Amino acid sequence: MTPQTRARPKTDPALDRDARELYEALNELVRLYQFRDRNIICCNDVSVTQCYALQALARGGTMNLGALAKDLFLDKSTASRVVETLERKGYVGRTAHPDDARVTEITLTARGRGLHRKIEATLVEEERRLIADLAPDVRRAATDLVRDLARAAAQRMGVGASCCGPVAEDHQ
Amino acid sequence: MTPQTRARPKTDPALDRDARELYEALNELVRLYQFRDRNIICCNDVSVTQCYALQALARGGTMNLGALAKDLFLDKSTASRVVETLERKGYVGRTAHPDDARVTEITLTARGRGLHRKIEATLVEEERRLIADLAPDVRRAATDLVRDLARAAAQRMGVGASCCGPVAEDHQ
DNA sequence: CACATATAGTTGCTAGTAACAACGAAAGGA
DNA sequence: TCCTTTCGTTGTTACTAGCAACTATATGTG
Repeated sequence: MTPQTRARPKTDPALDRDARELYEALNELVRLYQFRDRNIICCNDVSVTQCYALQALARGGTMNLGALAKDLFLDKSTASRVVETLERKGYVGRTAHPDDARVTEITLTARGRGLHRKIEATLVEEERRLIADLAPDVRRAATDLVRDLARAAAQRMGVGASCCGPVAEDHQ
Repeated sequence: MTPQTRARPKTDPALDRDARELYEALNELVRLYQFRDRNIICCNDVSVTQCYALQALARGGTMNLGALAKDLFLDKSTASRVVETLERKGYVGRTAHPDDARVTEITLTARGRGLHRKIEATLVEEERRLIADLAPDVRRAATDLVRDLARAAAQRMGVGASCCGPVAEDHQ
């Protein structure tokens, strides 16, 4: 609308190229980690989603189902069933909230805490092997960068609601 | 046991700390991207796994089921069903190999290619928005780093077979 | 207090993911 | 020809995931 005074125009070939390259690299990284995590985690009697739930509970302490579902980006029904499975396996406990009979407090059991610690130790050890050959300052920089990317992704996650807008049926 | 002559000892507090921090950052990044991808991809009539299959076929061209399964780190039975769904939806075609009647050649249809292009464009655009505020050299460095991490992960992926070794039942 | 509304969580349903095991069909070697 | 290997499918089990419907409890309003 107003005369273009911004230094960064809408079309920027270099940015487009960088975006594509970063996309490809991140896509591959995420894909590999998804598989690696599945392999490591699933040897321990829980699935990746179940492990995320353990992590959330280890991080946040006792929480109700809604909070857990939000933390995991899951529908409450899915979260409910994940908790159900974890309870059956003895890794979490469900207790009614004393003041509000609607809410269920979910807590890690000692067994659950132990399993979480064990899995996390394995994953950290894996990371340690990965970066053992890097110089300390490079390692530090890598961590900072990954953190920044995660933060940026988290910010953009808020916008755009839960799903895409108008689904155009125009592929072909 | 023997006198320590290695420059990098087994126990290295700084390395341990860096490993844990990188683990936490990567863990969060992967988790966020998993969810973001699910959101973006699933608006397009395919699941994340199905989209990975489209990507593999777009990258590798026509391939048989075994190759696709290996590429996706999936059991051939799972891969078979993923292809089955994609075929039903009209995104891939299955044809018998002319020389070897056992193998099925899997190919993207025009519709499948179009869908893949559309999804990829959305994801790249998302990445573009993410890095638009970064200085060009930082963007470049980020891409290089992510690539390195992915490469390192891919290397470590080979070792350790498909799953962990002896499953110790000793958590708490 | 009574009724309307909102919230928390569960359950029914459908579809897809994932692995293992068993299977059938085709190829290739002894 | 028979044996073995390879390729892909199918049966089975368990979990993931979301939507919609439902129950129970809480809270606000007349």
